[in-house]
Amino acid sequence: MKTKQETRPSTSERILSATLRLMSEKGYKSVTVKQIAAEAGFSEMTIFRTFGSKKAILDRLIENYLYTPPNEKMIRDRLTYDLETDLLMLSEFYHDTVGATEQIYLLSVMERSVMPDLHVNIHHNATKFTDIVADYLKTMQERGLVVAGDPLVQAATLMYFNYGKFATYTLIPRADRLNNLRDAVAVIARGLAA
Amino acid sequence: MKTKQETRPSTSERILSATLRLMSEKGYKSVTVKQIAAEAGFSEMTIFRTFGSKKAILDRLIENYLYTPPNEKMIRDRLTYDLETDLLMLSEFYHDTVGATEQIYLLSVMERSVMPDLHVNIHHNATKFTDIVADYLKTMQERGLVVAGDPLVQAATLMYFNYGKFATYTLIPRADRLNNLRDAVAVIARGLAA
DNA sequence: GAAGCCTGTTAGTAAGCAGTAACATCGAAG
DNA sequence: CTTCGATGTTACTGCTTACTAACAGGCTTC
Repeated sequence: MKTKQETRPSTSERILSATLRLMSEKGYKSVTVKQIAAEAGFSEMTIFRTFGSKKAILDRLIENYLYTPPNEKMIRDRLTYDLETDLLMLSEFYHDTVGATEQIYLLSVMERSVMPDLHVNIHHNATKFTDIVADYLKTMQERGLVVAGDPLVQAATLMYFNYGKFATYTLIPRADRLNNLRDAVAVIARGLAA
Repeated sequence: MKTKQETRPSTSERILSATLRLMSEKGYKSVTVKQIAAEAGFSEMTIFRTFGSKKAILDRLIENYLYTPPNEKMIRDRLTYDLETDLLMLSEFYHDTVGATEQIYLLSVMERSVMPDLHVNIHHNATKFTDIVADYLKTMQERGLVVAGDPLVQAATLMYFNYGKFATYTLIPRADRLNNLRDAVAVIARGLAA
């Protein structure tokens, strides 16, 4: 009996992931096509045959990222309207989804002057996430479960914390990732509880 | 009567600041010596005569930064042992001092694979700052003014928030800087108060 | 006004890198 | 077995860029 077919990544997929790996570390200019070829396990010529130019690889990477929209509905469905539970769920969701794009994030930071679109897009996603949290907190205020105050500022307090944590473990690989997330979120939840 | 002499920045200072400005935006490799010369208002030759090589400019920049130690004592002296007041003071101090090194921070992020020392050093300073906050919170716990819990996790909650805010306004120039800092810190202080 | 220092100009070298052309090889599918 | 597509090899072009050499001008200081 055959085991399930392992779909080996295609040539272009291997080139793309190799490029992302390298460029998220060193940036666009510092990575040579020769290095990409070595990392992907192909010759230089195959790279040019597949993508035409170095720039085209980067463009494809960004394109792939941009066409992966976030799913807001899934977040709202999971709300329990218990403050601490929800804030933890929201934080975990943030790290799960945003955390899957660490390399793209690094790339967007390093190349932000060359490709501001990507960087702005990522920031925009974060803003949207904060808005969702603010909506939630506004509802909780109306239910008398959260203290008065600008819900956007309250949401930003949580999200700046999460972003700070994300940026830290993304930039410092050996840094704690989600250790103590529950305890930290509990502090913020306590500060927001009515 | 002479007005106070305006000490014009020296040649090397002008080159250094121009280099930092450019490299914090585009990174080391993407900045050419020609661009540095234009930004500093000199010819290319003057750059090489002053520093010898492009790399030497970068080395000097880092050296200058590394020999500017932070002052812990100044922080401790300002403590009032009113939780919210102190957490706000600590946060403002963080933004004032770390904020003065935004460009170096950006450079350290972009060139972290080439010069890990700088990046590690900056992270180390942040860790030290967090330790100071943790010390403070431990004292406050002993005085019965802060809830039980690992002081390091409590301190990290505040500092991740501050770092997230710092990284945001550093990477997104138009983002709010210290707007609403007081309100956000108040949330965290409330979450930590006994 | 002479000496010396700082800076500019011009011309050039050497190296690294993106990208191309032409031909060879190998494996799979018919 | 043959054909074809994907990949490798080699050799090359052209551009950019770090860096140097040699010489000239100008400003300060004595």
